[in-house]
Amino acid sequence: MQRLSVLFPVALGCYDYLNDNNLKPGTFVWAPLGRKKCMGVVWDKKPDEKYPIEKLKSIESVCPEPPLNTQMIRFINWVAGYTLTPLGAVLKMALHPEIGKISKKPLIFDEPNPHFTQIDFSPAQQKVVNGLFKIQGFQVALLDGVTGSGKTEVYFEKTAQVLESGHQQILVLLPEIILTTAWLGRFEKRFGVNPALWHSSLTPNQRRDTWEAVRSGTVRVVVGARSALFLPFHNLGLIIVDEEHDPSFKQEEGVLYHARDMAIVRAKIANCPLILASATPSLETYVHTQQGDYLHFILPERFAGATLPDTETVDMRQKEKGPVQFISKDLQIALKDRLDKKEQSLLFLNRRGYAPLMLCRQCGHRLQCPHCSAWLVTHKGSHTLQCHHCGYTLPVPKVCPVCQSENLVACGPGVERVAEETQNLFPNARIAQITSETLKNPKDFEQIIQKMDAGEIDILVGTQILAKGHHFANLTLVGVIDADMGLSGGDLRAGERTFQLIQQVMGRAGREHKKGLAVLQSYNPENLIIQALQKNDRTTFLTEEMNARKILKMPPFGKLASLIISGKNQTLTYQTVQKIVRHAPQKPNISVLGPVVAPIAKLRGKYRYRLLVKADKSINIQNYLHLWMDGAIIPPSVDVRMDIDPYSFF
DNA sequence: AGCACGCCGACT
DNA sequence: GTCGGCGTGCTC
Repeated sequence: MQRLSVLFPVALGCYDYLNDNNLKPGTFVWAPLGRKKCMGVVWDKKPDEKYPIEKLKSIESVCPEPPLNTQMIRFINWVAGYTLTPLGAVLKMALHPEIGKISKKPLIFDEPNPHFTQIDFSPAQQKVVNGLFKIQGFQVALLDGVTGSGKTEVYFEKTAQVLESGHQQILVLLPEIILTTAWLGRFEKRFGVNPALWHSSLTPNQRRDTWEAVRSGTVRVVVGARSALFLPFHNLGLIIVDEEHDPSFKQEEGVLYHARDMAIVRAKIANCPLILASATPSLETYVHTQQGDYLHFILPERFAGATLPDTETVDMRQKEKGPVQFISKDLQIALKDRLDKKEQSLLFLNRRGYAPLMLCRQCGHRLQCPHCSAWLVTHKGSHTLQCHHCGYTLPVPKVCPVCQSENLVACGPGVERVAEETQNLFPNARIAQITSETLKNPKDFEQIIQKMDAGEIDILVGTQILAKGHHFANLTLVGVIDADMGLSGGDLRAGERTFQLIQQVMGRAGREHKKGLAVLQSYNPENLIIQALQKNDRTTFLTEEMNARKILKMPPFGKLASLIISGKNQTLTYQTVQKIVRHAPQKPNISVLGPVVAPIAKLRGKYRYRLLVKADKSINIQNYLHLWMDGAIIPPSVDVRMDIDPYSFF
């Protein structure tokens, strides 16, 4: 009898089993686990010979499925180790629930044709294409070009090269799969067929068939959200991470990982090139290009002679007289001008709903979520108050729940309110709203695109979902309602995120021959970020931000890990936090900051505290956290989450 | 993650 | 008296 290590797709580590003969790592097996029989994978881990043999159970049967390949096993091991997640939780992301079941009517995946169309590139674009062609084996390249410079078509050429050269597969990661309709259109135009898709709303059948086809190698190109990184590629030859700066690549639930960073590891294991594409590269990526770790390809111009929009900043401090208006006189003039010229405008505000706070004028009561420390947001469309953190919803009350007065007022702007104000200012304008609620599936977005293209919408009002959007030929004005909004809060990446987001939104204006204008409304126009946006000066912004982080030894010049300690019992949770802090090992070049009450002190009924571990770049922060947590006694009702390279600080 | 065990309050 | 809520502990 042989001892074997088996890993199951549940949040556990490996367990050892007995079997008549040895099985190679990656083999799928059925084995008893607790009171159930589960499918697991033989893992490349030495069994624990000290574990008493009489306690071992036997492997029930060997599954006929082709085994998981060595690259996948290495990748899963790496991700689990880096993110401090149980191995089985990572394996779960790499499998699908239908594994082992046979498809009755498998999907047919079309073979993309690298010669389907020939594209005429500008000399600058051709130079980048040639540069990408030369990359063989593992190498990271940043494809850095302003919005509308043709990045997609350029990396399609590299895709074509890999398609042509044999049986290698290509993975393209996109941040928001709901907005990929336009991207898919471009792919089809270039390669004649649609690529395979991978995202969370696939049906079980689509999921199984796509997974199987990726494993067998019949699928050549997969486009997906971050989870596509865990597909069992047979022969991965190229990874592309489009919009690499996008914060949604960071998974904030379950296994906390950054898809862009994990893609780099995946490419390294597969020994294939990785292209990071962005008009507003992340500071991490930019620093790597400065240090010479990554190749840096620049596409400096908008395609077909289109130019970047002019920018105008409106100082909102001067405009506070009279009744509250969220759209300044300057922006109103610009909007009227576009309406007269039959051109389209976009108003951007990164806040859903009508108003972020409902207040009683009589007694001062603020309507708050019973489960979270957050105000309830008024939604006029659905006549509800909603908590944007936990989803708690109630009908808009007629009277104050405390003093029963009818003096309830909605404070501050949301997209709905901006749309309302715009409609009042321009009664004849045709206005549409876009938020994550109004865009439930790709069809909704297609409809908006069609209406925009047909000229049936004059003004589009929406949240950040617009930033990644689409090429609207007749859109020539972008108004940013509250350019400072993302800057408050003292978050490490607040400045970077705001710069990227607003730069992306501004890039929606004037994508063809008509000149665009961006109007930034700000209460803080002296701010460096607003200034950099105004002057379209990315280099100054990146240099300043880089220097600031260098001095503070913040990422990418230092390492961060965040600990969120939460529990329903506030006293017990806080006692646990204090105990954890007291047991923090003292090490040179590592500091533990906190504890502090988390910015959202209560979330879904749980009280939350935060610790921040800041370490020198040379430190293995995972080892430190292991050392720390291995000795910690944490009550089961208190949850400790470790977030390596945190992006969200609430 | 499941699942069972066991302790406590609520209800027929 | 039994039902079921959820806090706790275990899975080779």
